[in-house]
Amino acid sequence: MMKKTAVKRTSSRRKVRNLEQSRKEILDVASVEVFHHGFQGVSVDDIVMKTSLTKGAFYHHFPTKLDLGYALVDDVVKPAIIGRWITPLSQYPNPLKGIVEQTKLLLGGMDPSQLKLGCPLNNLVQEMTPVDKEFKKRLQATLALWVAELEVHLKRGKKTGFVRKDVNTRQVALFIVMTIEGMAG
Amino acid sequence: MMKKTAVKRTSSRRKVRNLEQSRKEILDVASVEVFHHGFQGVSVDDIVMKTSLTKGAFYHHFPTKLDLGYALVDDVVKPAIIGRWITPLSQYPNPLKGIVEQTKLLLGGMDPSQLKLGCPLNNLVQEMTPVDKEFKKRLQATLALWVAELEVHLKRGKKTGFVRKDVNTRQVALFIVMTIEGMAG
DNA sequence: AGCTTAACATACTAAGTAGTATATTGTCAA
DNA sequence: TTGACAATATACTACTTAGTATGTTAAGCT
Repeated sequence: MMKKTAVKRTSSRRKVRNLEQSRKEILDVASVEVFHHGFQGVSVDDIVMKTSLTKGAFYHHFPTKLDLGYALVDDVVKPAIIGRWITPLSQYPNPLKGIVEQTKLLLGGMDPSQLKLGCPLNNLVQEMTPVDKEFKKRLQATLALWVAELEVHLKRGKKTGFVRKDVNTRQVALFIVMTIEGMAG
Repeated sequence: MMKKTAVKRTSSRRKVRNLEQSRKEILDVASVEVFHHGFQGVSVDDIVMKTSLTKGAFYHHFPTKLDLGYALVDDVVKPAIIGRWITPLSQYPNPLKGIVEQTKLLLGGMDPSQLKLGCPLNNLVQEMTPVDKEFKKRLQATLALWVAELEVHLKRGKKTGFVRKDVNTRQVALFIVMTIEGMAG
């Protein structure tokens, strides 16, 4: 067998191929750069240069720069929002307390680098909405998902008595998201 | 002699020169474009093309594109904020009512084109803060001015009894601005 | 009038930019 | 083992970009 026939490892990097991993690497680098300089402030060359890959790989994964942007929304921002603002709420019997605690945790003492994960959504919304309709659609969908999931927890709070029955959960959820987004600035 | 051999006036526009007016024209066009596509999404060529002037004029007024950005903050955004969110408050004996009314007016029924004047500040903050320190300074100064001026009116409200004595005017002013910025998205 | 200078205009450049064409190489099925 | 194709690399192109160099003209001063 001799699977790899002693292929000189030297110092040059070994070139293992892995579709998903490469895609993830691109997305990771891109998210950092974009959340740092904005979508239009970052070039494809910038991104690939900070990657272990090249332009060929990039365009193998994303047909266009805009498609990278879409992927950033769907595969990075959206999961980050859910993971940071929604999922943790399940651990609190009282969703209101959960929201407050989570807000303190994510916007409070943390260093600004961590803080930057609540408002990238807003950043992208503001920057890209006029530029591209598809972008707008996906960003608003993400925002809507956030509000909807928040509402789920608020309704749960109604059942368990932590939230008054007469509050409009939709309005409140919207207000909370709005305020969080406002605070991030 | 024979300077230009019948230099035809034709329909071509007469070239009156006016420093301030030219500067204003550039700023006006630039503000529309920038608030539409973002600062990095707009090129100097884009701007001058929508102007009756040319690149030479542009660089006569602004040594660099960033300087145009600074001027946008100082000479367009800042006056707009003051004019729309602060000055009108003087007409209300009760500043709280003034704030509510003004918010309704500016964020309520209006068409989105008018609405776009409250959040450009936020847009620019989000987009430019990581890009350029000077930009950040000026934008935050504008934001601080907004908060400070709001606080003035809140303090006035304390004296006239419309605002409870025990509220922290600074905190409240900050919260109001924050919320307004959040709503604009 | 004529000179000077500020207020522009025109033409250009060097450095980026997204995207393409094509070559190379790992990996896996047969 | 060997094709075959997917995954990646390299080199290039057409175009845009901020900025510059330099030419031209309106307007005030004398």
